[in-house]
Amino acid sequence: MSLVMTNTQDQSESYVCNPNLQLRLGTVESEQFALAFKALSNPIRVQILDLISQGGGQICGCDIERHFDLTQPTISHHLKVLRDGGLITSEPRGVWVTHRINMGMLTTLQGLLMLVNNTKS
Amino acid sequence: MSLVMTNTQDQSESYVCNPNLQLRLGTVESEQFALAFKALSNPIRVQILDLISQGGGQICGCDIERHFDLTQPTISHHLKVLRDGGLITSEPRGVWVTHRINMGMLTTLQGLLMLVNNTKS
DNA sequence: GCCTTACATAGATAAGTTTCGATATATGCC
DNA sequence: GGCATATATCGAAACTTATCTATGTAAGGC
Repeated sequence: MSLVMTNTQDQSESYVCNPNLQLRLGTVESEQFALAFKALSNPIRVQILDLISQGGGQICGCDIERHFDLTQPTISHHLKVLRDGGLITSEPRGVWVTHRINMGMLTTLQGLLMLVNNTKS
Repeated sequence: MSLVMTNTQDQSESYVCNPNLQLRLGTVESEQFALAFKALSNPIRVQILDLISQGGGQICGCDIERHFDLTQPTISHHLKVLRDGGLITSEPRGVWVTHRINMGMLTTLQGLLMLVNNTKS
């Protein structure tokens, strides 16, 4: 890439270094990605997701609380953020609620990272 | 998984549904992941990353600003968040600053997603 | 040296996040 | 029905984030 202006025809309007860029992700799409990544934007939630992924697909809240120095409402909040971000699903099972990884969402996020990592040089 | 208590020896101390879970990610490690995901936790930044990935590895700020209805300082702030999260690098080139994807970080994030997506059923 | 352009920084404000203690809900056991 | 346990919700405090306007900095062209 050169940093010289490439679309000389349009010089009076605005400088453009690289006029070929297009937004490939729409507003709604990028908002959904952002919501999912927001769920992963906290170290506790990253660790919670790691625990859930080890639980044979399912673990209950008390299994999570043991590992952190946080109160039960705080863990409950983090689980809700993960749920709202689409990263896990939760299902009542009597007194407990079991949580499992939403593999489809994880695969979707991997797809986005691969898209932006596919840098042409 | 059964929700019946599995470590009956330890019943008086605390209920444990799934006693085999271990935190595989340390505090420092999960904080670094969280910082990188935080950089992706905003729809504008997801779109900026998409643009940068199309720029042949390098584009300048003016190429980004054109696509959004935001002021220059706001775009500058978002680029800094992406830089601090390790997702892009930025290099002065005369009057411009070029930005490029940090492929190593993207690969690392893909690795974490694969780890937690590798759910045993 | 001076002007223009690209980018960064500072300071303000409005909105969102994290965490807590207190309380509500709902399930299962006696 | 009454109690214990697991989880959710509420409301508040402290902190962080997104955005703006105004201003600073630094490079290149004349």
